[in-house]
Amino acid sequence: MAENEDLYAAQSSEPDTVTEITPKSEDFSRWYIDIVRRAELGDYTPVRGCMVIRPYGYALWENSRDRLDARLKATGHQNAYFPMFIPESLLKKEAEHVEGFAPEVAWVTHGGDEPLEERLAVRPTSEAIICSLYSKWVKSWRDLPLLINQWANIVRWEKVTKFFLRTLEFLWQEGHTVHATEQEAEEETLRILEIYRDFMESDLAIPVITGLKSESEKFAGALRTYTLEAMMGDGRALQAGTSHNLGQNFAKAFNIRFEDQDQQLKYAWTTSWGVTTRLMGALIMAHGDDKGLMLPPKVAPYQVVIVPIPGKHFTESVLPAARSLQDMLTAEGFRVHLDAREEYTPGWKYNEWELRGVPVRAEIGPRDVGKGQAVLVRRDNREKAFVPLDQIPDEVRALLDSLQQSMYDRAKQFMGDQTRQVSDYETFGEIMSGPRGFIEAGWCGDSDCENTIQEETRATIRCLPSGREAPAGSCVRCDNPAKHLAIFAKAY
RNA sequence: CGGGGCGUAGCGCAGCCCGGUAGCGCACCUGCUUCGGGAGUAGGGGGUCGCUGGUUCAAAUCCAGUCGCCCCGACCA
Repeated sequence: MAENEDLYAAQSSEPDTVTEITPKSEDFSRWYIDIVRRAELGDYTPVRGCMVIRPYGYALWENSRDRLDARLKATGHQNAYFPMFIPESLLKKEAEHVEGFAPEVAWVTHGGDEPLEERLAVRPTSEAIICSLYSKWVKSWRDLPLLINQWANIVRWEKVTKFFLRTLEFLWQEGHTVHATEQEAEEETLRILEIYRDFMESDLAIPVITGLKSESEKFAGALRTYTLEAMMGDGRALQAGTSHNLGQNFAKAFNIRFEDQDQQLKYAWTTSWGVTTRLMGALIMAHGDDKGLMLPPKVAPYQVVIVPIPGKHFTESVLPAARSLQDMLTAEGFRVHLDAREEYTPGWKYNEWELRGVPVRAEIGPRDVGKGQAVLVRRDNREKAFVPLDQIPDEVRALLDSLQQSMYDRAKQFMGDQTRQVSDYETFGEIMSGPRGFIEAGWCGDSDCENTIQEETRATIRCLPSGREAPAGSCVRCDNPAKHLAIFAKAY
């Protein structure tokens, strides 16, 4: 092995700098934008606030989407597609709902040159259009539960935008379900929350805190909103998904009624829930480093990139060996890319694919061909391993598993390190103006107190975490007793 | 939407103050030599200076407006 290390130009002792990317520590926001563009995840467009998701970024979204979609189908949900236009009168049926979304609705007022009799909202979310149809489809208790999901685009006229995190148009899934009882609706809301949590942690390797939103943060028109909060590399919180128990609010507004087994006509209970392309931003900000992206193996567009090393007998021996390695790994079910471009040097390719976050790199050169082996290098710590060809699939599998786990562990450790228990308001303020992160503190439950904290510290209540008791003593800001344990943070 | 900053080649920037032939680095194209951690060399291509209007013999440069992007807020997935 020592011989190998000498022969194969050891791991670089150079600092991990990529000239095209601003260091994370220097300017986190710039670092983020640099990665999105340089890794070709997305780009600006001629349309304000609207991004293009480029093929590499879209592949990442597709892989994520497919894995979540499988979980939703496995729990009895079916996909459908509803119109993107919502007549104004329909949107106005649920008062809180329209009030919450009105400021950011895009309106269609003309068809060609003809003014419309009633203007159409471009959906900012689909409760209104979907519930209007559910009122036709739900007649009997036998029709319930109704479990439908749609993958769609959404438009919200945001004032300030940021790649993936907040764009005028974005992609998401939105589930809309109807149930016979309050309990069944609550069970569904929590079932989805758990599906999201498992998806975030198992697939995206991003640990989350789940819990209830405060009244002021809950979805417009909901009874209650559950959320998943993740921590980004700069100590700010990102709402990664929400699951709403809508109670009977929408059923009453849209007249979704069914005749129950006791022959009584009853209003149904509904839920809605969604996650968006924002999660691609979360992947960048939770895992990336100064070398660029670091993608969890389960959703990475390429799990393995093969870099053949040119030499004297490149086309006769090394390239065929690289192709054969590609075929072998593809046959084993891995997502593999062979970078056989001759205009770039191996060193350039190493940096390039690290920037793009590929979990495992396989190098194969003249010396490897002679020895019947390849060099495997993992993205996170760049450890090299010299592996005989017949053991490569097993070794790749092990590396991907290990990487998936260690990425989660690292993010979990970071979130833990950046979470602080605070009981006095002065310390609260110092943390929020300094290192940020999550603060666990007692809260009296009063929204005025919540608003004051936000005005004074910029921190909001991200959630009231599930299964956690209120701490003894008073609210972190006022003298009233703490009713809840709350997670505070500055949020995206 | 309020405060601040920035728009010049694909990216990063200089030139602007003091108006007069649009430049640099990287990237890109071609040849040759290279290739195990961002190769060397010799050639080469690419920009009506965000947009609109004004001042002027003459505008990247001065003036006005407008659009976009970034940061800090308000709002939000």
